[in-house]
Amino acid sequence: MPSRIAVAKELAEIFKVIAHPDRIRLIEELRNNEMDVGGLAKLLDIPQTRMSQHLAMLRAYRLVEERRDGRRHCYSLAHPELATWITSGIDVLEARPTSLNAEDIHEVRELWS
Amino acid sequence: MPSRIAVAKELAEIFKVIAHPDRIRLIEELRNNEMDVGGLAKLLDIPQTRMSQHLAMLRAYRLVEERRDGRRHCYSLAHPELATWITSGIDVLEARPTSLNAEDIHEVRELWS
DNA sequence: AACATGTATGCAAATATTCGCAGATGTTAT
DNA sequence: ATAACATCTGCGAATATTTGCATACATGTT
Repeated sequence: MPSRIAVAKELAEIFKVIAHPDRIRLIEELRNNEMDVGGLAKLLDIPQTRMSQHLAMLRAYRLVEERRDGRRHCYSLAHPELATWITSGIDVLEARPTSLNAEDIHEVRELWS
Repeated sequence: MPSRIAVAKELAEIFKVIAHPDRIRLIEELRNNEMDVGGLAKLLDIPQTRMSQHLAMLRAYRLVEERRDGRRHCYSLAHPELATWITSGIDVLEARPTSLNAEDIHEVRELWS
């Protein structure tokens, strides 16, 4: 298989893994801190079991790392540049007409940096 | 809705639009040239009707622009930085253990820049 | 040991995406 | 007008993703 096709396929997979609102937020929450599953679930206001599923997926693709502390499982980004790369996608998003208003984008850019 | 959630949702949508091997390759092919539907379809070796569907999606999200020239529809990137941003995702991809080998990644990085 | 706590996993239903095919639309040539 | 060409659209079947729920697992506490 020509390398272009292989790389495009792999990239598409990564994009798919990231392409979920919960997972994007979760990655951004991990930008600076490590956090346990329950904490993340509460932060995003989703059931713990769903958070676990998201984390399992990110773990499978080695985008996050797990550290056990007693009965808590603490997660952190395997490569913090990941969060940076995602936020830089906001620029692409901003360059298009969008349903979001400029203040929202600005506010989040502050929060996620 | 808190702005973080709105932005994450919007970002996830964009990620989803991009998260397809054909669409990633097609965007990279448009990096420097504008091209018509048939040309792109032949390049990626997929049926023209499928290429049309991909392009309709990218068009709906205003990631590409259409210019008509006689009976041909020529497409180009609405924001060429899009291609750059995608390729910079290769760095994330490279930082993880992957099924791809380093030469493939290197070769594509050359091709797509 | 029994129990509580924090996470993970398996499975099925709901939902969304992908893809091929058949037909519609618009353009140029004869 | 008819034909040929380039592309688009609608729709259904195959496939993949998301989600909730029930339950299993591991660790710490009593």
